[in-house]
This record gives sequence, structure tokens and C-alpha cells, in this order.
Amino acid sequence: MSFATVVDVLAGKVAVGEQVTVRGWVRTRRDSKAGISFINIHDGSCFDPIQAVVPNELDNYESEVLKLTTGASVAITGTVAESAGKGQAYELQATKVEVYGLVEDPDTYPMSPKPHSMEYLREYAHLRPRTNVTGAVMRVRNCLAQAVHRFFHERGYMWVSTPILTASDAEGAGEMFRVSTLDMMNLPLTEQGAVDYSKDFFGKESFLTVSGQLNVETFACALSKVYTFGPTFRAENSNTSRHLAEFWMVEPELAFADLNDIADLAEDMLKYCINAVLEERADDMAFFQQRIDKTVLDRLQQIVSNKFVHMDYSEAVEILQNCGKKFDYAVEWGTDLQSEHERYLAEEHVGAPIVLKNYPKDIKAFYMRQNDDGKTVAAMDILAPGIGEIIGGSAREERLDRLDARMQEMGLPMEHYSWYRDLRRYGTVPHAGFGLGFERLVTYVTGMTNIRDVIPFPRAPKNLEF
RNA sequence: UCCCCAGUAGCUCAGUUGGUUAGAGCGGUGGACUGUUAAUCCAUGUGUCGUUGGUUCGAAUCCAACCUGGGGAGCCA
Repeated sequence: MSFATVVDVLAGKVAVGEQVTVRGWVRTRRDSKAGISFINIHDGSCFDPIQAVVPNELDNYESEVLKLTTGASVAITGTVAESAGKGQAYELQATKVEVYGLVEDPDTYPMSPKPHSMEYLREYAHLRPRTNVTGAVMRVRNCLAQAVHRFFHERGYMWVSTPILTASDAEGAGEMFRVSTLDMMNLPLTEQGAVDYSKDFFGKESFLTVSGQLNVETFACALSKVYTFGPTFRAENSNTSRHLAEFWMVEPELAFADLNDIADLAEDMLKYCINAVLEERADDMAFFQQRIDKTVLDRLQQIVSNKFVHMDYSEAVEILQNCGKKFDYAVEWGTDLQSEHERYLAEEHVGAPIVLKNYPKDIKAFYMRQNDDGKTVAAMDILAPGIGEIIGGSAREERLDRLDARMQEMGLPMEHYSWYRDLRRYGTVPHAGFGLGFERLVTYVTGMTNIRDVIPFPRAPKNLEF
């Protein structure tokens, strides 16, 4: 007996007439008094389920087959046949139905075969992978993740696993989650009455990382082309459809590179990943196009076939000031752009992803390379229509005197960054990198509206189930 | 964290100028029919009306606080 996945059978990889066993979960069962039941089985290998045609002559037809409901798990053995019905090229003429597990109360099985709201599905994060929408999201997510690794691998980048536990706030990127093994009911105190972290596990304060960037920079300054791809954590009290407390970030870092190099790298990477999804997950994308976002395929096609628009921050400010549109917040050189401004630029002015470059230094992080004008830094954001900032990057300040000056201006504790400063003291090189919020990419590519629906188990303020 | 909105059956929602027995569709179940596929047709049930407190003769309905969710904002990726 040989086993086959649903995708292999539906794709015709199993010859007609051959006997195989398919294992999975029941999506629907329809009975015909002509003496057969149609059972649709999904196993996650592709969007479509396979139809098994089950004759009532089977021994367990009455006792088990007729008890199969949505969610039951089965192994169905049968002969692959060209389907007599519409809707699928191949089906399984069942000769044996083995039941792993029935659904104990079909009436209250949470994933009933009907449309559910995304909010409802979120409450069943352990069962929602069985739904069309979550299954499709996770296949696309996987496709994107694999494409990220492939993209960098093909270009000679090395994947560096940067640490999750850290001592320093990398860039003031956000509030950090504290990690501690101290007894919270009985905290050791210093003579001054502060918590004595020298008694803690690491002998000092420790946190979950907010970014792998500073760590990965050290490897860029030795291995030249590197990236990190892993989870990051922000303890911000952000309650939006675009933020998570735990999310994955792709952060390439490239030595001997400037801002334009990584802007191009970012554009190439996005196009590569989107092309991968269009090629490998056409079935899932057809579903998103039909049920989730009627514009998603057009949008993705446009991205892969057009050059991104580059624009300096200063130019964007001028455009916003002269566009004649009324904004809730005034646009002024030197302030950060508001969501409404970013949305206008990406959605109305350009209608495609836009690369904004050379921001005022005062609204950006300390490590960003200072431009010769004395006012701006070599930073860039890529803004995507419908979702806003999807990528943020910069050239890094490689000149020690400039870096120190900036850190002093911003009041950063120099001693925490000694190793970071060493990179500038010993054989410094120009380098640049960016960060891509992976879930934002998945959101954008699928057309989903809430980022909590594109990660298996979303973590957000007041939300840590499962 | 701020502003706005919502929370009633397994799910999606209607209802309520405070008043006996709380409504529909879908799902489930039973039946009919059918190479069906969001099947169709007939029958059928279901409720701490988010939680706690208050006002009242009486609260699902009014008020307050809280919890949870949604939309927007801020922070960012």
C-alpha cells in the first residue's frame, strides 16, 4: 500500500488506476441514495480537497462512513480515477475507509462548514489551520519564507542566527520584554533599594530582542553579505491591525554598500518573493483574489513588473504640501510623516510601492549614516499601498567620530555599545541594511486585513492564548 | 495609550420608547432527492442576552465600571 498527498493525486502524479491511500480531514460529506457518498478530504498540501467516492457496500459504511462530519480524520484507500463530476480532474474510488477520529459533537465543532468571521477564527487558533483561509495563508507564508532564504542564498548571503536574548536596547526600536528568573514576590534589592539584577540569571538586566540588526552588523563586517531572519519582540501597547508583540523580521546587512544598494536589494527581494508566490501558490492566490481582496493579483502583478518609485523625503514633503489635499496633520519638513501622508503617497500619488529616502536625522535612529547636508541621514522606508511601511533601512554610520557625536547628542550610554563601536575602530567599512516585517509582507501578499491572521499564534497586548 | 463602535442560539445577526412565553438565516440532526461538490427540498432544536454593580415594583433593554473584539490614531516592522 502506498500513501499519497492530496496535491499529488490532484496534480495527476499518481497514475489513473493506481491504488493509494490518502490521509486527512473531512471537509464535507454528501450522500447519494444511488449508493455512494462523496467525501472531500484535505491534508493541507494544497488548497483543494480531494473527493473520495465511497460506495455503500463497504463494511463500515453504516457504522462509520455515515458518521463522518466536517473535521473527522480518515485514511481512505482507493483507486485514482478521472472524475465523472465537475470540479476536479481526479478523484478517489474508495475501497476502504479507515477512521482515525470522529468529531464528538458536530453541532458544536467550532469549524463548521460555513463562513466564519476572522475574529471568531482567531479564538480558535488551534483549529483554524483547518479552514480554507488559514490553510491558504500558511502555505503562502511558508512560500514567502522559503523564497526569502532562497533569494539570499542564491546571492551569496549567509543566514546568521542572531540572539533572541539580549542585554541592550538595540536602537530604541521599542519597549522591550524583560526576561528574568528572579522571584517576583521576593526581589533582591541593592542598598539603594533598586532591584539587584546582579542576582538575576545573566547577572544583569536582560530582554527579548527588538531587532537582530546590531548583532548582524558584526557579521556583515566580516562575512560581507549576511541576513538574519527570526522572531523579534516589542512590548509596545499597539492595538492595530498592523502590529504584533511577537513578529518575524528579515534583516539583511551588506558590507561595502550604500543606501541605493540596499534599496535595490529590497526591491529585488520583494519582487523575487512575490514571483515565487505567484508561481507556486496560484491555487491559494486565486482564493484570496476571489474571497479576500479582489485587487490582490493585479496589485502583485504591478509590483513585479514596475520599477519602484524613489523619492527624497524633502520632495515628498513638497508634494504633500502642494497636493491640495486636506490632512488632519500638517506636513512640515523635519517631522515624521503620518499614516495619512504615507498612504496618500503610496496609494494616490504613486499607486505603487514607493521608496522614501534621506529623512531628517532627528527623527531617525542613532546608527544611521549622516549625509553631507548635515540635516539628513541615509535612511529609507518602503511604503506599500494599503499597509504602509513594510521595510525600513539605512546606511550605517561607519565613521567613529560621527557615530560617537550622534550617540552623545541622543544621550545613549556609550558603554553599552562598546562592541558596536569596535566595528568602527577596527577596519571599519561602509555598510547598509534593512528590516522587513515578515508578517506585513504576508498581509500584503495575501490581501488579508489583519496581521493577526497571518501568523500561526498571534501575540498582542492582552492576548496570549494557546 | 487615546477616540469611535460592538458584545443576544454552535456561527452571523435582528429585536428592545424597561413589562408575561426571546426571533431569523446558516450550521447540526432526521427524512426526501441527487455523480454530488457553498448541493437542493421538507422537518427539527437550541439561549447565565459579555462580566460586576447600580437605578427600578420589574433590566437583555437605562446608568457606571471592567473585560473582550472591531475601525481609526500614536508607536513602529
